[in-house]
Amino acid sequence: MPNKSDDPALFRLFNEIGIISQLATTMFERVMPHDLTLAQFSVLNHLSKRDDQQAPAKMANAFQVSKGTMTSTLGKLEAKGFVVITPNPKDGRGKFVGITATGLAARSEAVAALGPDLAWLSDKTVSHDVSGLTQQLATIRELLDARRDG
Amino acid sequence: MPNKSDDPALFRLFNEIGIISQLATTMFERVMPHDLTLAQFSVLNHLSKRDDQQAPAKMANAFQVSKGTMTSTLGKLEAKGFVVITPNPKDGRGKFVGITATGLAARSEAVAALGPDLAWLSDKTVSHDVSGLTQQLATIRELLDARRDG
DNA sequence: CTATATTAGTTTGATATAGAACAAAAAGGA
DNA sequence: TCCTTTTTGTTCTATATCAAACTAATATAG
Repeated sequence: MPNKSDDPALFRLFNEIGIISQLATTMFERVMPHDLTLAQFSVLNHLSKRDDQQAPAKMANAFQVSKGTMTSTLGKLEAKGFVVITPNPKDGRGKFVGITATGLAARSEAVAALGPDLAWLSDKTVSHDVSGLTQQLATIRELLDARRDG
Repeated sequence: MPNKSDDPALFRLFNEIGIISQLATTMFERVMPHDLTLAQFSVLNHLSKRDDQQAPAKMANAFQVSKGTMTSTLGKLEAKGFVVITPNPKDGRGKFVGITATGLAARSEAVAALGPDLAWLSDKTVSHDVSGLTQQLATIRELLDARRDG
């Protein structure tokens, strides 16, 4: 006899989130140019929105991946010529990552390639409050993030 | 000059979903007994809620993983004695997966182990409409699922 | 100042997963 | 009936990721 604590609503929430994450990754990577993975595209997209260069550690934290994973992702992007990695002159440990013109172009191509999927989704979710949904999820993400650190 | 299609709200939505998926998986697996992965627990949890036995292909579809992945996950659970896999007598291709008493117990242990994390989250998200949120996500998941097949 | 602790990034080893190729069985059409 | 297509499950290969060990540089405490 399942009681109230069995299979709580939060299970279902995380289950949906996991499945959507999987489906979205597959959908995105299917159309990505330059063999970009979602992780690589996310980094490019992130960099394209900022003027200042970013430290790898900061980005690893922003995307919630390990430092090793970020090293790997940045290495792939550097090999493709989409980012440039330079030492931090003020801190011998640190580095800075900057996006190149080629990287910006690749990011634009990727956004264009995603266009049809996003347009389709946008059409289907027109009745949804996507911003509100995102905001709620962001709050939950911050909670999980804080608990992980604490 | 970013236009309307640049960095749409849907990017941010999927970004949040991906990060939460990652954080939740880590949080869950940190406390899981019997070295259960989230995938393994999800399968156990799924089976614990049904009386009828499930076909691997059906479960792969339900969880949106490849058939190969489901073969692997079920193999791990079978090795731990948490499920039993039998041939489908009516269809030489098919199999059936059933949960064992040990599997049910392990699933209960896992739920108990998740208790503190879930209680904490439940407390923090009391102001959120978790069911509503889940429902919205389920709708989006169904859309993605349908597009993938179609 | 010196010793210890923390932080940034890399490397290594393990693993979960996808995707494709495969074999076996069933279904469907002629 | 026979041939083609579809479905089920497994195997194999590649890869993205994590966790932990490691190095180097910086910060902090005494």
